[in-house]
Amino acid sequence: MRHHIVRHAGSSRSAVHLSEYASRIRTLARDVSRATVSYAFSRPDQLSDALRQRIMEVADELGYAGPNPTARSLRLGRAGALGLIFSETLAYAFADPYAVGFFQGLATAAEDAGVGLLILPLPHGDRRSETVRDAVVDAFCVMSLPDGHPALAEVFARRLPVVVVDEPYVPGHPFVGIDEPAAGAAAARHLLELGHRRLGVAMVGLHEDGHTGWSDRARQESATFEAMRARRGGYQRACEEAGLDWAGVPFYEVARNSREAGRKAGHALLGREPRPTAILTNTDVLALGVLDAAADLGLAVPADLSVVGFSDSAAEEAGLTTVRQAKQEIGEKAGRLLLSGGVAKPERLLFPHELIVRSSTAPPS
Amino acid sequence: MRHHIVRHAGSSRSAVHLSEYASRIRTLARDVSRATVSYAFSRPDQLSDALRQRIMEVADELGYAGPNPTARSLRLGRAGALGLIFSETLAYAFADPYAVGFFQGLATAAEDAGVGLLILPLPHGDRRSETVRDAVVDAFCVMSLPDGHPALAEVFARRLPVVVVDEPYVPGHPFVGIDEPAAGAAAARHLLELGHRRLGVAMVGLHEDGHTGWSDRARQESATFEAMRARRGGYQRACEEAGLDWAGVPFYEVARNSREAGRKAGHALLGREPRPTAILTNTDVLALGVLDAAADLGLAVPADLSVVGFSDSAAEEAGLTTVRQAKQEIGEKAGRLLLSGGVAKPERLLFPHELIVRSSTAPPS
DNA sequence: TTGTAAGCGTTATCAG
DNA sequence: CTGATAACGCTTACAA
Repeated sequence: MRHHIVRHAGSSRSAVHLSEYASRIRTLARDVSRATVSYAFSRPDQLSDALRQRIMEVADELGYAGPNPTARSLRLGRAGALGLIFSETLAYAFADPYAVGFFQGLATAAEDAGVGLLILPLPHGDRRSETVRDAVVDAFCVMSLPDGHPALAEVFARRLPVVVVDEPYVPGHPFVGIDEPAAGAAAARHLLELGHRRLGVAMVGLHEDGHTGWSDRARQESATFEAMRARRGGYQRACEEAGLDWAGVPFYEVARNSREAGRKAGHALLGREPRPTAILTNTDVLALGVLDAAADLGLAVPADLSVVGFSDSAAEEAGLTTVRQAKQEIGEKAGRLLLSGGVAKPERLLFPHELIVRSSTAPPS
Repeated sequence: MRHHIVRHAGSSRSAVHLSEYASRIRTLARDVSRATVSYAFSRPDQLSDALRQRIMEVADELGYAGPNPTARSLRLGRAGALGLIFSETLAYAFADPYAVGFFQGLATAAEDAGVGLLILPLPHGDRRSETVRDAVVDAFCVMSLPDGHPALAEVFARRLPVVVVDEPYVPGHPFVGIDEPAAGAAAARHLLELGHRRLGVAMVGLHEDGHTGWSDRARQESATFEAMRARRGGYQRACEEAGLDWAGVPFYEVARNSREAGRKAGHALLGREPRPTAILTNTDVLALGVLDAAADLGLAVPADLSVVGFSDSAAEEAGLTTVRQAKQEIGEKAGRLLLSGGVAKPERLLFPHELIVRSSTAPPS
């Protein structure tokens, strides 16, 4: 139980020759063999205490940092890490409550298995990513990639266990997510059953082109993010089942999942004539922004306007009606699939969703 | 630009012999040499297109996944990853807005450098951590570890570049954080200057013993988390400079940084006779909980009670007065120090803090 | 207990 | 442009 200060002081004698630290196990093996030194570190019970002691002393003296993890990894054939790939900038990912919830679950699984979580940046622009190719990991978890994103091919090329979360579903490969059409429909149906007939929709994450503005049918249906596309399909289906013409539902698309973007969408939608009595959003953050817009306009929620979010990731405080998505469980499950002996039979696991009704929705007045 | 589906289909012919994928570059080197194959992958411009093409074909046919990243790492002497060590459970870390803000900054730096961010779990219980020893990384960022935590020694033992963030400061090693005593004093002074004389304090993250309850002077001063200890010292100094006896300031300590814990602390403090007119907390989340407690008791904020948070990580929405800590910048700086050519001269970098006055503080009435 | 030797899969060097 | 050879640093039968 050496304290770092002590250790630091202890080796300060040779601190002048910083570059001369012994790095090879070989160097320690002066009057013993390489194998013995290896045992001293990795299998202490395979040699006498005295010898081990002596070896450790020499190690300290020479400034040996212990067995090189990379070499060890190579030899042992395991990396001790789980790779996580995400379509967005990492900074963006960490700002998204849903993603963070998912990370929590995944991290829990990694933690339990004693492996690290290697978060891999995916150069967003044109620059080719060597990240996936070079990642020292035992498996990959891919989250929320747009259809045909090159990183997906790169991941599969590594021939390691892979689990895809949320999107895109690749038949024959493990997948964890929710039943998007059903979840979307549940959100829409809730409003329809309350009696709303003038709906508006605000969605983020459909396309990668950074477009913010009205979205026509063609754009909606050609969204490159499968899960969001499917969720929207659920909205539409519920409307049509209720006899509502989807063509009459104003649809606003934003490029970033931020409160500000939600507010902008809210203003656009609420500026329509006739004004919608209810707005569907595909994230809680967006919904919060819509609430801001309503406040700006002096509209009372839910009296004048009903708002539904999605994911239950930032909804509780604001009393937002939303569809709960078991984000933590999804992350944890994905992790366990990857870490507990690999992915046996490719499954398409759909976690349950749940409509949570709070105070942001009510019948139209 | 092969799509994964195509590639998958393409190799399905040999999908029966899953275990027979070629894994060594050697196997591809049938009528060419190993070096040539290596070049085909890592230095495409060093050989004819035709040959490269042929090699790639053979690779595809044999199911060769490309150069083994671990072996590559070993040979090249670089891991392509930055290790991050955090004292808490990962799930807990991701739930903490300050930590997440810091992660964002660090991740941005990692992203720019094209390296991954390896988040290392630190078994919280007794179980020894092999995580640090085995991590395949080029450098370590250590965040918020309690004094003398064994992981710190393990990190230094790796003899890789290390930057410590927030705590504990190790003289002679790079450090990034804020001037805690000054920041704490600024928060307290704000209340004192408003005219408050009956203060209460709620803090989290002082000790690791899970204690929730009143905290006496001895406990306060022996806190094992240096930054929080220093921050508290700032509170005390400001009070004493204002002629307030610190012994008369009720001090409540909680074990978890949650809104619920803050509410509990709030109730404890507000139940005192005479009731404090202002409460200092060392996180925004805690402060939010104190606001909840005030609401429970029907106290108006700031009329009946002033509350100050810390970090400006969850304060804006609630109109909370707080001390802004440049969490993103801190993370980014730590990352850049580690990634841009290592850490030259050990520095102790203190980022500026800033008192942000919002609507949760006012003179006592 | 300890030592020997054969890999793990790559890339750099340096000759052709 | 290609090919042999020597590292990179470690682990682990197997033999002593």
